[in-house]
Amino acid sequence: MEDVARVAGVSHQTVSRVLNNHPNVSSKTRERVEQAITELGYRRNTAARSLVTRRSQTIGVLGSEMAQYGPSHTLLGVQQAARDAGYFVSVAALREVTPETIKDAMAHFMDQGVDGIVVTVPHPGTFDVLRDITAQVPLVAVGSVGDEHLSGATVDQRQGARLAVEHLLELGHQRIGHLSGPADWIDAAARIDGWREALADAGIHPGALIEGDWSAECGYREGLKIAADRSVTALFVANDQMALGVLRAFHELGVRVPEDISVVGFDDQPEAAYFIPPLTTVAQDFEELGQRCIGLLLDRLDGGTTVEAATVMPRLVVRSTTATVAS
Amino acid sequence: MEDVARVAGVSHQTVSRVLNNHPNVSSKTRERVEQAITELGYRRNTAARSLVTRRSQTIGVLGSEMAQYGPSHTLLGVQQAARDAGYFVSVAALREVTPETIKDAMAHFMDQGVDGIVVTVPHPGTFDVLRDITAQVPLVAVGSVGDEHLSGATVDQRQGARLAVEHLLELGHQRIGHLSGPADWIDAAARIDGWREALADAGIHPGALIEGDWSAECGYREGLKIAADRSVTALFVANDQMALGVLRAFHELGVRVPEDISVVGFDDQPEAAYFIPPLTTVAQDFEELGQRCIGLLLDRLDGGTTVEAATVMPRLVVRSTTATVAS
DNA sequence: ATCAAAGTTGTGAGCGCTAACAATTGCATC
DNA sequence: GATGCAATTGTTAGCGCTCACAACTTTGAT
Repeated sequence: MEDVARVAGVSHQTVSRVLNNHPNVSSKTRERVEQAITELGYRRNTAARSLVTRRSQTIGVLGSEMAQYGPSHTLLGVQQAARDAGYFVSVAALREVTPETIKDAMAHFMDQGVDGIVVTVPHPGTFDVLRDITAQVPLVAVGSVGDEHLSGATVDQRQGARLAVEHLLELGHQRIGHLSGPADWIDAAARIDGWREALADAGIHPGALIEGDWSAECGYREGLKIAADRSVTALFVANDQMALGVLRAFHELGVRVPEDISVVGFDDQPEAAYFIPPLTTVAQDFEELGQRCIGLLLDRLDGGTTVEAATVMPRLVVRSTTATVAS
Repeated sequence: MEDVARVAGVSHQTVSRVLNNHPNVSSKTRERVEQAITELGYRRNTAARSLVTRRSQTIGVLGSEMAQYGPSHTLLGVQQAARDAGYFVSVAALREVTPETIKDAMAHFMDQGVDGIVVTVPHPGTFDVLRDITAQVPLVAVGSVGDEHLSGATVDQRQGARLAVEHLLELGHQRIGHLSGPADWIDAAARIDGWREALADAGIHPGALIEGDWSAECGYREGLKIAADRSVTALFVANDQMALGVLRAFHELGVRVPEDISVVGFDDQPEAAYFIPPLTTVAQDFEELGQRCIGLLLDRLDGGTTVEAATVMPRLVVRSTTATVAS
């Protein structure tokens, strides 16, 4: 910086002012400094800057199950929004979710001195751990909408589930089962709630609730059972991967989709349109989710202290796995 | 740090020594200092440390198409290995791959002062841009094996393709087509090479080469054509998603898999086992890939200057989409 | 007891930057 | 030309840490 100052014939402080867009720099000087900067290929030292400003310009993103469709896309959205806002993005992926691993990752971020943290760990227990942290550093948790102490953004999973179930109801289905995600996932729980609610609103008794684990393998296994007992005419499956397994099981046992049983998935992965048959499912906008998270976090970084929530609306994508119930 | 020193009754320098595991600290003092640290909940300031050591303890990871199965898993592997090695991981995901966006992201990392960079951008043009950077900061590129100037780790895609094709050859297939990825992806090119080589080694004329775009949609579209002309008895598809589309197309047009045409995919996504029928495919170990990348990078950070390469071997997973050729 | 060598601890400087304040300049006004 | 005020630029200190070196303490061989 001293070098730049010398070349431009000004003091280092003036260079600093140019770099930080301070108003009171004459345009001639500013120009000269900028030229010197490009000439020397000067790059401001982040460490020194952080040391004095006490800001690292870094946002930590904590996630689990990052290989899954939802979490990985949320990360992508968050990353993009953060970088657009001029922040660096530090990532920690959890192999295993326990209070300890979460605390470790948080310590990791605190060591790094991140300005804020976004958490995408869709297990309810997470939030208890996070409440302590949020006092120390601004924090936004995906899925924490409704929590009194945590800011958060969520796709309205409950509404998504309602969309799916209402679609089936409109088609005349009365016995609508649900193959859910693990009940200790927030998203899974919300989808179960939505399914129950929609049925309750229609005055219809819910069909079987089967707890799955998100995997295609589990969808297949449970699909075989459902195909055998035929207790439902429609199945709402909590994600597309399980739906894939279900479709395969139905196919093997000669259950026709949608003629015999209708199936609705959740996520709208790109592949869903190429399942056999193409899957009716619920789409979520992860990019928007990421933007919302960063938006909330930036509010906090600007000094906001209120707990805020943002909700992103999902939408139903109708393809070929749903049809009017057979009479 | 001064506070800790006071509580422990030593100088700040001794605290620093304890923190950095310097050998010449008596165990009594060390203990006292450590106690003071936990007592005060002291956390060393990374910015100040970086300022003097000129190390940020941060590795930048640049990736594109991060939503794809391969890239996202590579990121996961890299992230894990880096964090295990005590580094922070800064991520930049490219929406669009051009020399400019790559340079932008590199500038982003340089601004941040990362100690090293891992690049997962599977387009050959990338490497030309990177060669300039690698002089400034240690850099490892996934897929750059064979490049004179860049260190890199790769899954041996060519070998993976050979595995697939040789499997088909053993089953007696003679007309083996290939639905590839976009030719400007390194991985796609390597798989094409492997396919060609294996056939050449067997003295067999290659079947049709169709360039795809990795998507299930494209697999479907091309699958319809292949089903119509029946010019091949086996199809090697460059990833599982396209294979999914192919399977659906074949299904629709009544082409039986594997009886009429055998299909082999690539990636071994978890869902592949639940396609209809379960897909024979080639598995890659992304975790190991990530570890290798970080390994190479750490070598560089320790002062190594030689261009090194690491290769991870893929393996064939045989399921139900391949069978002996119909006579 | 004496000395050198090794082990242990303390002192001062400085990494590159920004904040606060001080100094200078330009310009309109009296 | 003197005065005041704003706009612009420069000076100094210090953020929290590690490095180099100085100083002190212990140990063990003479």
